[in-house]
Amino acid sequence: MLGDQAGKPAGPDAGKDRRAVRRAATRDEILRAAWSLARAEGLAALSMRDLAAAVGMRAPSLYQYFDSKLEIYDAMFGQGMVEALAVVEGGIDGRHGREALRESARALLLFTTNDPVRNQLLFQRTIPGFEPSPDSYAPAVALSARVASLIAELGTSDAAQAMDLWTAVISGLSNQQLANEPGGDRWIRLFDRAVDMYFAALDSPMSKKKKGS
Amino acid sequence: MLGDQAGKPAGPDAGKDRRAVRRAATRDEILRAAWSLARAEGLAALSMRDLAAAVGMRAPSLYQYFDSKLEIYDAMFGQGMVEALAVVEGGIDGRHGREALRESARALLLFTTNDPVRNQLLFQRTIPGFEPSPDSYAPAVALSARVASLIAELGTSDAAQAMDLWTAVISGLSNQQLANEPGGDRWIRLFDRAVDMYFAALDSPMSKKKKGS
DNA sequence: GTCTATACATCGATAGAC
DNA sequence: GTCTATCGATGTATAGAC
Repeated sequence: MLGDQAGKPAGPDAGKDRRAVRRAATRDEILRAAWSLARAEGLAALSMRDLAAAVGMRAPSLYQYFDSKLEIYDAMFGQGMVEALAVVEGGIDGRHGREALRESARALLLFTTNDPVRNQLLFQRTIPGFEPSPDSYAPAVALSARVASLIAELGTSDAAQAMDLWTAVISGLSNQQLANEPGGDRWIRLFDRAVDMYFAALDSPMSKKKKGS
Repeated sequence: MLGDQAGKPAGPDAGKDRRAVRRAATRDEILRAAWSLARAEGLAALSMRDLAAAVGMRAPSLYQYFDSKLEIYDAMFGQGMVEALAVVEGGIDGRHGREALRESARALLLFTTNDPVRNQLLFQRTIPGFEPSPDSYAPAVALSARVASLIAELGTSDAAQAMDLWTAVISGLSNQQLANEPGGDRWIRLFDRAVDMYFAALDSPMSKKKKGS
């Protein structure tokens, strides 16, 4: 089905390019099918044979595109994290200070709760042997750094602790939402309440900067 | 559930009792080995063959004591939840109001972060097909109800939301701790800060009861 | 180069002998 | 009650067809 293409009218590198493009397209098709299967059957239930069948191959052929099943998870992780980073940037969208923090978190929470399987892969450690590669983890680092920069803007006395507290609150909300009513929207009120709580804590004497910022 | 045994030396049921006792003891030995293996190799890496070897059996013999591997996870879950409930009660220990809430949560957090594998089984959903049985889940319900009763004592205007917020914060702290530095103790300061933040939010006008409580 | 057939080790689980 | 033997499924390695 996925035959190669011999028709290369031009230079000696034309075939190479075409081949690379085709390869990337097939990889993408595999990943798309992997997401679809994972959402339907569960992330851990993803099997190489089923995945291969979904793209019209047999299992061993997948190893032409990915070295192992874990590398498929890794590629999915990388894709998801790139999306998550974009979602956070979209939530910021020119805002500054506390509103930037609030809306970026709201966007991220909407993103994660919209797709439990994706959330499981990105933010829980549920696949037995899986650990993201440095390449795939890079957008996760960027995401964390972006949030940290928003926290730094606020001028709190202990930015590191403020960051820890923020991520704890947001991840706790995500847990809560996914455990109780995946897909529901009761969490939105809880979210605003939690963010208010957090900002109020920043204003408390214990964490205020010596001088007003 | 686990066979009863009264000390009656004579009658025709004496043999039955002895057998039940032996059976329960073997079950317990299997579970102890299961915890040990899970802590050493990972919860998902637990295999029936290895587990059987650890108690001097072959794999099929385990099915005399547990119907399936998932039932072993279920028994472990039940054990862990009973312990967790006891830990929370120990944290309360005659205290009342906010201090009872704070110390019970501190005890629970210490409990969970002390054993990542146990935390994974009890509070994350990481084993593919596993869902706790009603029997094993009962102590989890009791734990939740106990915390809810502590929240109710505080006299907040919206106890349900206060409960959601509390569990979100505590579970977020647990995430944070296990993701960043399992076994570390930096989280203790973060914990106290988070609890202060939560109590301050209860005192804010938005959530205060109409009259002082 | 791409894909397939085949094979292997390991998994949870079952059947039946002793 | 425990064993051996075995089943079907898994991830994956390799040899070879086209």
